[in-house]
Amino acid sequence: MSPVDPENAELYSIADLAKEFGISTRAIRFYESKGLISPERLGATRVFRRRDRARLILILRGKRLGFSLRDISDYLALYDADRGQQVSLLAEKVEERLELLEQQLTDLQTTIAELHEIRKLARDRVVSS
Amino acid sequence: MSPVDPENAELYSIADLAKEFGISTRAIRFYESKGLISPERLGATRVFRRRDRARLILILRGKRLGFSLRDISDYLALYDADRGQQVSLLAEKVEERLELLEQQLTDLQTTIAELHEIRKLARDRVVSS
DNA sequence: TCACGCCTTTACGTTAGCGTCAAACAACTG
DNA sequence: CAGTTGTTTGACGCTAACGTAAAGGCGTGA
Repeated sequence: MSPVDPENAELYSIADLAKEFGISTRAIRFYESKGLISPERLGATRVFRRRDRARLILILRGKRLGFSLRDISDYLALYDADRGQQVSLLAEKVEERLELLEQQLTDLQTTIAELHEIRKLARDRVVSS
Repeated sequence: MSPVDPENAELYSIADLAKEFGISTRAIRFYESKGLISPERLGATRVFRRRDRARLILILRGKRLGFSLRDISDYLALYDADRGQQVSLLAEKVEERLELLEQQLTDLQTTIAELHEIRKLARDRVVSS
């Protein structure tokens, strides 16, 4: 049995999350060492709540987008800056990031269009052969 | 003077391209060592043509999208597979890559939407304060 | 001729993001 | 009580993608 009480659906062990997201426990500990998540402790054992799980989802999405953990950390900071930060600074950071993402969106759409074109060419070749 | 004759606008030195794209000559040599580009030689000196320059643009776009050089290499292979490859294999690879890119597109749109939301929240806070 | 600027190759250094033991502890199970 | 399973903290290893000298060749201009 998991060291975390399964009667409480809000709690996850490190192995639970690793399995759910198809990553290693080592990776999760590494993210914690970098300050991306900070699960509670039950003695020495990590205990993850919904918040940690949600952050993990954001982390993995960031990775799919090719961001470094450093970038993801910055993004998470924006994300949970509901209160506690200088709003002006926050807005600035958000704007910066949005510009990068929109550049990336353009790149992505161009690339997808090109692949569609390549696919089309390939099909034409099949037909005419 | 550049070792490449400037009268011929089709030719670029390694420094020309490095400067134009804001990368190091080391990076360009590294890409060649990985087979992503293969400029001609004039003696020992690299001579880049339009094709090499075009490839470099694709490489840099791939990097902005967070792809590894290995991935970019695969992508380039699709790109110049106008002829010379098994069409069926080509189509398969294209399809694979398109799926990844469309996942990435979804991630990206979600992230952008979230940042817009955060920006909105921040603005509301300013107004109500 | 000699310094300069740009080119080359070789090679070691560096950072990120984990993988992979190792050693030790805690709880359950037969 | 021994064994299995899951946890912890080190600590060393590894690949990618270059950075950074070091040492030398080639052509030009004073």
